[in-house]
Amino acid sequence: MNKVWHALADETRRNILKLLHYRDMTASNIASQFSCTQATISHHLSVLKEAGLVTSKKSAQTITYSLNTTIWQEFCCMIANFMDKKETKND
Amino acid sequence: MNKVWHALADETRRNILKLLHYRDMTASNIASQFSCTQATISHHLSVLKEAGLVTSKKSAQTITYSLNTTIWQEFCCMIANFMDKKETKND
DNA sequence: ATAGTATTTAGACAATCATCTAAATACAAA
DNA sequence: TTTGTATTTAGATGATTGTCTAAATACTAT
Repeated sequence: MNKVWHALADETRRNILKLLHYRDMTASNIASQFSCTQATISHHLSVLKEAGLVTSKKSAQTITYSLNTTIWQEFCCMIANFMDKKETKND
Repeated sequence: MNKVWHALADETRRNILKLLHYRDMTASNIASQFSCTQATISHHLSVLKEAGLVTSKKSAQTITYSLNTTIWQEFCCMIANFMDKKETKND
């Protein structure tokens, strides 16, 4: 969960996740919603992917990103129980 | 909530919060649970305090830190609704 | 092949961060 | 006042981060 916490610490990355909650989007489509360069968004997407929060699927020229709802749910559960368990490697 | 997200991104700070959930603790008492210096813990405590996640109370020589359960609850609620609202300045 | 589109990677840079040691502050007790 | 304890602050350092530009990769279409 350390990578998830780190990925979520950045506001741009949190906003990317919110976009992906509504619908899957291509990298350039995501980038168009922000004021930074496509290279920067590409980097943010790789951080999110490393953390398992998004998945990607290549088709022809475009790469489509999706929210990994499973990991997000796991994070939410972990938060909900955060104070009520002994610390584990997952938190 | 930006400061809260940032404060929680660090594992040591998350572990401090877990300790404080069980009971209030003095700075040196907290520091004794970790392998870094007291100065480092003092810095982490100031970050947590800046984010509103802990409060402190001075009495004689010692400073006692407590978990601010209100802010923690707010964070939990925000997480629970994270995907279900338009983005706000609180997220 | 050549040109164009979509995306990532490489390399650089300034800013921020976690951590340390050493010094400063605040208070209590002798 | 001097000594000791609790804690923070100052200043430094190396690591990490977010961002950029420019180049590379991958694929399509002409």
